[in-house]
Amino acid sequence: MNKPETRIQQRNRAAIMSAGLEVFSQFGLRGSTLDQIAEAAGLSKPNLLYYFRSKDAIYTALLEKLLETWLDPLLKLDPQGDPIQEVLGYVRRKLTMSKEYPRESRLFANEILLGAPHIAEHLSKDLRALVTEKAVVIREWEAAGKIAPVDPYHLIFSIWSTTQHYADFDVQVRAVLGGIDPFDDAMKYLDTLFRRMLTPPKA
Amino acid sequence: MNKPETRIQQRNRAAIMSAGLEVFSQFGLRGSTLDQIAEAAGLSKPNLLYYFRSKDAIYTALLEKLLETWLDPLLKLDPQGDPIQEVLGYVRRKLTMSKEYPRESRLFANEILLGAPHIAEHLSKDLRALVTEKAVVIREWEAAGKIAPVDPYHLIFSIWSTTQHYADFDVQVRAVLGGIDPFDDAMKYLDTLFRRMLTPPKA
DNA sequence: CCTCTCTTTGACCAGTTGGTCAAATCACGA
DNA sequence: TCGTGATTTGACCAACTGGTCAAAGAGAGG
Repeated sequence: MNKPETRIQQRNRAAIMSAGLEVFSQFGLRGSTLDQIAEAAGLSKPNLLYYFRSKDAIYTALLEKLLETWLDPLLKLDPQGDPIQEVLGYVRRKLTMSKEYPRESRLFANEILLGAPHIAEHLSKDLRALVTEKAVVIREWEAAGKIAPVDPYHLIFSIWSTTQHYADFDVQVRAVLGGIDPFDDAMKYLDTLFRRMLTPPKA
Repeated sequence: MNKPETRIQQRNRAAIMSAGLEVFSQFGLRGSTLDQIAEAAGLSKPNLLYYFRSKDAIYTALLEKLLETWLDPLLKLDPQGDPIQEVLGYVRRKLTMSKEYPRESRLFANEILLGAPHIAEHLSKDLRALVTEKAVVIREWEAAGKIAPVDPYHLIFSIWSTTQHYADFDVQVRAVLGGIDPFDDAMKYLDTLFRRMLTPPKA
């Protein structure tokens, strides 16, 4: 039986997760040190290891918590809503997440890029199940003539990639644009992109 | 004055670059060791350092060589060609590169993700100049009514992100699709996506 | 066959890093 | 106030890693 967490445990675990996010998202798993995380968390290194078994444990805990947050916007895609508005709303939510939670996006991207060794299972279970479910919804919308014909899986991939790009490749985007904040224009562009993609041709 | 390279130098430098690509793209800069690269190259560790000053030097050399290859498809965007075909051709070339050179794509992605500390300058010079130049071309196509109104910078970003996604996030894509090769469907999907985006509305 | 340069390597080193541990300190309910 | 379990830490360690170096080993031209 798990004992309930004390207040101190809650506070310190949260501080460690927060510090871990900050550090891991900047330097990756191998590029980050326990000392860095400890300092960011305001704790000593052995103290970190009192709360988490190992560096990997911090990283894995972070990823798993993150995955939920990451799936949430897709989960909210409502089969009952207006199809195009639902998809565009999803795009908007994802882009907003890139803007407001770039560290989370980068941490996740880094993990996938390196082969997702810590969350491979989650991807082929939870993520796959969720996407498959939503793909069915999109296919129904298409069959009902509410949206133009489209491969639902690749539609979702393209939403992920275009929106997350503004978090993961932020330096590149800003280098190209010369420092201008990209998000307003990105929002307009992506809205147009997916609107044109999905609007059914006039009969 | 630089002396010309001997055959042995050419062979070994090439072997090191190749090994470096293999290893760095799998584990990132910090996650890779000289021993790994040495073994992959079939050389001893001190021998590596006879050809390259440091681990960083191998990595940087790799990135710089890579950047050229990476810019090349965009360079080939022909202002004289048919606008929509030119863009779709660019998309096709980029997706093909993701399929055939995933290691290069991942290495590059990893560098950008971690803040591009080794190539920041290249991004804000070479890359920025090239994109700006092509953005002008796209604006002219738009002004001539050859393509629908579109933000040229974000158009390019969306081409990068959607195509590179299939290399960088390969594990995730395959986890979702259950192992089916994604590239054929991706090609069709992206062709449709950008065709619908760019086809001007009938007057 | 000699020699000069290029190439290769075994042995080594110092700094870093993840992780341990015993002892000290703290928090809180009785 | 006291006792007990939770919390914190200084000191330490073994493994790893990037990098050095002196010396040995090839290769090619004379």
